Amino acid sequence: MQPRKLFVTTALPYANGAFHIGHIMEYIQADIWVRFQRMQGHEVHFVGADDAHGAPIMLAAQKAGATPEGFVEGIARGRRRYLDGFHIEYDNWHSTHSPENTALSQDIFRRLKANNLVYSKPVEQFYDPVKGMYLADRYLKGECPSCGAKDQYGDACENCSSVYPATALKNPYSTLSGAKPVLRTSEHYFFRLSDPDCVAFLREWLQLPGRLQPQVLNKAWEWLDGEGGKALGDWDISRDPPYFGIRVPDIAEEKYLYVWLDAPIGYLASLKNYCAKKGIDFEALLQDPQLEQVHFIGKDIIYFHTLFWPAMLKFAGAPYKVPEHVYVHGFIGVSGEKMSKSRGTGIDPLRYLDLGMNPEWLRYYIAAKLNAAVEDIDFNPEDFVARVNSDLVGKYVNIASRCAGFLAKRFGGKLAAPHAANAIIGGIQGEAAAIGELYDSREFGKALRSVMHWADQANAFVDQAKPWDLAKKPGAEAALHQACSDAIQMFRLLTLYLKPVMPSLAKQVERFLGVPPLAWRDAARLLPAGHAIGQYRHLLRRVDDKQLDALFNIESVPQVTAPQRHAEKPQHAAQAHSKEPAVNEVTTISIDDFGKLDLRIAKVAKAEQVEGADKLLELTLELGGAQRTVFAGIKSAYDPATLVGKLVVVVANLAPRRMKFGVSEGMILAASGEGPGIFLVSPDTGAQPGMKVK
RNA sequence: GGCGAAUUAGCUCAGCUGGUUAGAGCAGCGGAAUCAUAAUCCGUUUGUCCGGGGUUCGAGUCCCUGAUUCGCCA
Repeated sequence: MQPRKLFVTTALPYANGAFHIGHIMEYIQADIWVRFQRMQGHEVHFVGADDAHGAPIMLAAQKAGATPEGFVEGIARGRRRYLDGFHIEYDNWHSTHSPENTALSQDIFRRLKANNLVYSKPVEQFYDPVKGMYLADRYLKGECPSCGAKDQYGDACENCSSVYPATALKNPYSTLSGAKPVLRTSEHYFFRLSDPDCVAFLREWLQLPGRLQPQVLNKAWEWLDGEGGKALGDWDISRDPPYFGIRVPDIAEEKYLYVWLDAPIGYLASLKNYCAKKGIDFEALLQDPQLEQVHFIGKDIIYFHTLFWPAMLKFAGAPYKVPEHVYVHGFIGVSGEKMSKSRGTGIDPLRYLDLGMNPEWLRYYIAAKLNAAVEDIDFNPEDFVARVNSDLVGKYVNIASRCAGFLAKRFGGKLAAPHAANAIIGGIQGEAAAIGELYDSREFGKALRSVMHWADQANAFVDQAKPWDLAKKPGAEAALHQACSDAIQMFRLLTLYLKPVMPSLAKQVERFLGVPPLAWRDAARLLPAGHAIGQYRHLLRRVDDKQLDALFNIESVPQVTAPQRHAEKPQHAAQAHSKEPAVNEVTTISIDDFGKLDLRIAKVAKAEQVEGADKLLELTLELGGAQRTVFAGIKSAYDPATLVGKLVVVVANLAPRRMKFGVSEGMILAASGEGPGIFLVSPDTGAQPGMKVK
């Protein structure tokens, strides 16, 4: 096979917050792919970096009382723990706030300008006179020009979903200072994305078979082919001070490159920084016709990576090259909910590690759910436990565990010659190409299903051979030796196939088997007669339900600000609106919306203190035949003893929620206000448990 | 509002260009085994393939329509 030369990146995380599970998922996906390619003997340069520039970081730093430089350095220091913790093996981790990135970004800007793809024109924007800066849409709020709803952002109304320019907002105010913004005009630089050459190039670039996933291609095509108002517009690539970024070169005036221009260039900056450390010629590497440039990204940034980025690279010219592939993945949710740090859902990766949970459980689980399509995946706690315990411990590790003892005790750990006609060994070996193909095409779920199918076969083989019977039967020594040795051969092969996903476990197995690091071609070979294996030690623990409960006990998770990408549009959905609307501001819902609520009368059958909880009581509710366990945060206001026998109103169709102390199967209605006190809602006399409230 | 995607067993998901009685893993149920971290093996149940129309000899798969969910755009 022709060895490939790969330059692989993951999307640069915005340096205004810690990693969340979505980042980790992407890194795991890319890391598995990279490890697989390396096992194939290919040359891979795998880099990442922090995306350090932009107004949000400047403001976050101000808020933290730090300089932007100091702020992003602090964030960068925190990265290592996550990457090491989840065995994500970058060759280099760098920052867009670096000399390399400054040089590369300015160079690319100059080249685009020289190619007549950059021009400037005046832009009128809101300016915050108190804060002394221009305001992006996300920092502006006001009344919707069409429906009059208050506190709407500068681009679209969440109430009537109409869209408008920020300048159309009525009574606008700055969310930074509260001041009334004023209109000001300044000169901005634009990238001429609408240039016919540019569009023609993108058409050609996009349609190369295999470059992009079909879903991504369709999306990009839609943007590219838009007509009239949807036509591809030019791209505003400069910002006025104050801004944390890279200076627009060759002009006296202080202007900065828009963060989205220098962010992807950070891929190259990290590579360049890595090349310098390794003594590799950066430009020669980039210009090597064999080099494939591959970007792993999330679906939220397709636009930038399939339009701006290739166009920038193309028209900047050599040594820059256009990407061979942009591989897009979906989002990860938890128990069917979208991830939102601001609401406290989701999984905190650091907490996962701190609880002593095995990072390879997560790697395996995520890999088992990933495919090559742009689909969201869901972290389902029960599913997680079932998959890890059953697949990894029950099936895979068990193979070694049930045979190693016999080999050690009876044969000094030495293997018999592999049985040439063993159909299962041959079968597993025969999968090398197919499983390799699945890894290469990012169909990790399918690859692992195949591995587990063969783990099933291996267990069935052991079951048929019955080493425990052979061990008791005089004269069956050879058969016992053969069976256990063959099972170990199977185990070795399965380990090889799992190695991209579970590198640390594979390393332990390599030590146990006494073999050098497994590479893909080793699937063609077997351990020879007389090969000595080491002492077997437990390779993998089962998932402990208690850890999982603790992982989802969000009460004690410190609130972390939601890291955001500095996308063109603010991600409203992810932002918490902490203020409760006053009664007269509540937006209306339809009778159908109300009908979705299944409110029921319930009788408190049991009420107990929850050990270790400072707010919760555990209630056992009776709903006309059925019983429910509900954890209610009413400890401060009610003595459990007085609750028993009381009638309450319960939301009966609320999705069950896993808490530290158990699963809560609903919630009971209670009123509370600004002051202290919680007041349960209770029905008038005569109501019976199970009755519907409507 | 326009465009697009999704909706398959209790759970997580396969089902390619329409073709035998719709599959896998997990869970469940019944048995067996006891080498192994209660792990394993054998057998087995489960489905208005989102609803409603249509095309076809034949549709989970194509068309129309509705619902729900999710994107993108305006």
